Amino acid sequence: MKSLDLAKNTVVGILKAGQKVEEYIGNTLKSADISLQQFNVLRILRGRKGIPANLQTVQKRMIHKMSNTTRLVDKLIIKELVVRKICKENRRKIEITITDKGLEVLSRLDTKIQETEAAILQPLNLEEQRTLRNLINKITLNH
Amino acid sequence: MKSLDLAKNTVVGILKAGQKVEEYIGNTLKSADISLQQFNVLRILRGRKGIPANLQTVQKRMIHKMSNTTRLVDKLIIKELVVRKICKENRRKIEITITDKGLEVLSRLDTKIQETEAAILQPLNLEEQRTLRNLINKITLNH
DNA sequence: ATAATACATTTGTACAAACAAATTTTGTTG
DNA sequence: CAACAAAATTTGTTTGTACAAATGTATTAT
Repeated sequence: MKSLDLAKNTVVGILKAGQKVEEYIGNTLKSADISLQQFNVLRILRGRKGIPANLQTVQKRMIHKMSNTTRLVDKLIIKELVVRKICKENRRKIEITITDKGLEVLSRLDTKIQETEAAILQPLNLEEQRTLRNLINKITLNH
Repeated sequence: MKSLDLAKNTVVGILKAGQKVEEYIGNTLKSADISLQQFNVLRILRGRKGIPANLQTVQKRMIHKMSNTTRLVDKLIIKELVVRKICKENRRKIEITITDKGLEVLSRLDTKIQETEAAILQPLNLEEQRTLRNLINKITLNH
């Protein structure tokens, strides 16, 4: 009976921790008026260093897999943080690139986000953070 | 620079793990046609063993703190899984109690949920699960 | 008692997510 | 090459969430 509680408590703990992270990071992002998902898309695009990404690529790397990446990108376009072009080789595909303005927004957020991450993990020392990251990664391996 | 990546990877890992849990448990709950949040409210109410809970109490213990617990409870009432009464001592308060039908739905789900939890944590042995739970709890202490 | 304040919940509204069906372009097969 | 199937994205619709304002009830001070 104890081991069942362990699993339940662990899973509920993961949910709560996830909520805490969403809340903290979400609050930090409010100053830039972007959502957590939009922020993650921007970071994915920045990581590509100029190489455009199509919607599928973005969708696969997104934390929250949702079906309407289109509309999420729409929001970013309205804010002029990304641009969307039709791929010449395959006109079904869409190429998305982060703009200079998008890069600026990200770099302005970087420090704040680091501080938020530090605040979230503040109860853990580096050794514990490494352990946590490793255990979490085992769970999310094939996700 | 390495320690910054550690924090970032850990935080992103927590988000991904949270998403995975929501996805897995959410799928399991589809058979009962209830959402994860509704499920958690039902479990909170079951834990009170007949003693009614008012909205505030429920809200405080909810994993996803949202403002409209009212409408969430509405859904559960429509499904006849809980009942709502006005508190006699303080008519501002609402007393919510899980029904027999609600308890049945929960008990029918218990095994499935345990299996889902086991599936999520399957990459970890018991010792690792304990470590993970403890580290996660440190983060979510004052949440 | 009366007005003012705080408390507990509800409602309105605008915004975002989930899921399925539709659209557009490409690839394949007889 | 016509017809059909698959790929990539978009759109429609329904449902869920967030935030603020409103409602109804209790408490306090004057």
